[in-house]
Amino acid sequence: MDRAGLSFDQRVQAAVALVPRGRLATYGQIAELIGAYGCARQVGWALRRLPLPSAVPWHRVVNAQGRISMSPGREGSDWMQIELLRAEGIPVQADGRLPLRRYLWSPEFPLVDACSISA
DNA sequence: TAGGTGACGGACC
DNA sequence: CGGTCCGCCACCT
Repeated sequence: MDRAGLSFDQRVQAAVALVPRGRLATYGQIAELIGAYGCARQVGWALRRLPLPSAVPWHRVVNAQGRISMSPGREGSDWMQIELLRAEGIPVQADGRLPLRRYLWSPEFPLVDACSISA
């Protein structure tokens, strides 16, 4: 639990929810976004715990190599991920590879907030 | 408690 | 581009 009372899983879900339809994010990117730099692996575990189907766009999270993380342990959710991404217009090859550079999402932070002190 | 296993990532060859 | 190694850390024996 963090100061806002959110568990690690909840923070991951909140971050993933920010990824727009038709765009992609990496596990490491989500980790960094929630202040857990270097904890990409745990992000994977958090998504593994996600009950499906889910309103959280978990399918938009792929690995930094630009491929769907395929694994028997996912019991088919990896293949489901390929279908969901294709449905959003992202070309995914049969082996899980995809053009990450073209669809990678970049979180937008306000350059100046309303309370900043200006000179 | 120690050791193996990942929905990872980056360095190297 | 592909294959290996290693650091990482939560889970599960």
